[in-house]
Amino acid sequence: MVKKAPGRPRQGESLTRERIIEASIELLDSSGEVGLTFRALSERLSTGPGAIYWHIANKSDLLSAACDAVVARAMDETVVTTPKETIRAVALGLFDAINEHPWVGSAITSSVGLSPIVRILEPVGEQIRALRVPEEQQWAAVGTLIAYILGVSKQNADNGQLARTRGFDRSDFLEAMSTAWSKLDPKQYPFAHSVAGQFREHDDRVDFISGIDLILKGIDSPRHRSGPQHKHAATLQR
Amino acid sequence: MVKKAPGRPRQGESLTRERIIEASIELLDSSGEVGLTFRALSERLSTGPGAIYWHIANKSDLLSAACDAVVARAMDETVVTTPKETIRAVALGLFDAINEHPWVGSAITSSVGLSPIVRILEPVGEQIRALRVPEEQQWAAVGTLIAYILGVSKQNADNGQLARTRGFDRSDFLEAMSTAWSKLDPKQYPFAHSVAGQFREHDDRVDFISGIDLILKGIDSPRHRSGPQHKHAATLQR
DNA sequence: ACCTGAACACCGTTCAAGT
DNA sequence: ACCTGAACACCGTTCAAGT
Repeated sequence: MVKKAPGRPRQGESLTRERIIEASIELLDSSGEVGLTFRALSERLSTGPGAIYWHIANKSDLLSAACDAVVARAMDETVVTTPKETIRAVALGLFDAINEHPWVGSAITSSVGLSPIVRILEPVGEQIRALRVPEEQQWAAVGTLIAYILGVSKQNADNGQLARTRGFDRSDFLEAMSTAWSKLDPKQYPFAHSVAGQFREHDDRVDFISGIDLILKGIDSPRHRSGPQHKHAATLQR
Repeated sequence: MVKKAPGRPRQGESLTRERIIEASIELLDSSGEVGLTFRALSERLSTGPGAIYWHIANKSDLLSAACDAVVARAMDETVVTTPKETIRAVALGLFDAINEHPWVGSAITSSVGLSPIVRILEPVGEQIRALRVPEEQQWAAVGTLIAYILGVSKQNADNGQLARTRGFDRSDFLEAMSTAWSKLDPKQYPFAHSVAGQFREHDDRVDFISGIDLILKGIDSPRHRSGPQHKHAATLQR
């Protein structure tokens, strides 16, 4: 009798790493980080909690894998055009992906493999090269961009999460925050008081892209290109 | 008999909100977010887990309060000089505080009260006014700065955490990451491969301040001051 | 008013036992 | 090789009972 190759029993019915990750993403999207439990997951996959451990090392491995899958998808979808437009597209793609899957924000840093970071590094770096940024300044440029993109996207997603937790949508949240600020004592909090109106009207996504443009402008500017300037040595010392 | 005013029994021996928060900060610093449990906390305070609930609503309240205390301290310590130097000082103060207390990074956004955000908003906003940024652009400037400061500081602290978790220090971490990148296939990951060397040498704190300077430069620049430009309408649509 | 600590309803993870 | 599900050592939170 010929022994069948192991694995692959009955076409996709079986428990695979991919199926587990897919189910985890659904669970994370619908009920957040607290919603991802091995019990809920195994119920959704009609199996026992122990079965999952055959395919996945532990919860943090699971979270990393789910995060990597989302980032990979977002990067695959970005359209490559001119260097600056492409960087904007990568940035917005991540911003939207993290906004849609807020749990990705916290998972992305602790992702064990280097995969999610490299997935972002590569397309951004390629465009920075295309912009003819001198070799020795390439990391500074890419590092600032990635830190900004991930940092601000996370911030934004957290705010959305916070709003949803309290049961209202983003504009209600802005409204509430803004009126809270305008009610602060103008003597003690003059700025918060005066900026409340602008805060109510602002759009995080537009602000995000303005920041990207600001950084891109800085990368282009001749003064920046002339190399590091060590201007603020005093400020920098701990 | 004169009834004593309630509270204050035996000089600071009693369980107070402050003592609980102080102990929480110590616990968070020494063993991270997972280290803060009501059991560990009550043991440290030689009381029962239930006692804490008399002073604190729940765990998220506790985390917010601890976070607010750290932010307040950092802001109190910043020295006010010229507008731009002051903004740099605020930024670095937060960067260092979050680096030293990495759990603050994740707690700061979900902080229920508006207190931690307003604590940062106010000094930054004051300096933006001092820089004579037109009223209608003040939020954009302050919003970008705060998003950058918190976002990048969190990123940085997460990286430090990650390194510590794996049992080595920051420079070992850079070393390991850098050699991992340089071992990647240059055909598939040309940029990661080529930038590995610069990554090894970079200093997050210096990069952080460069980013702040970049943004401050952008805020100053006349083109930015001339108002929003809606250049990338196509990119922005979802 | 404040504190105690057992009890409840959960977790992630392990592991002998099955197929 | 892969899956089962009970068991273990934890959690946050509650609440009757004490002082």
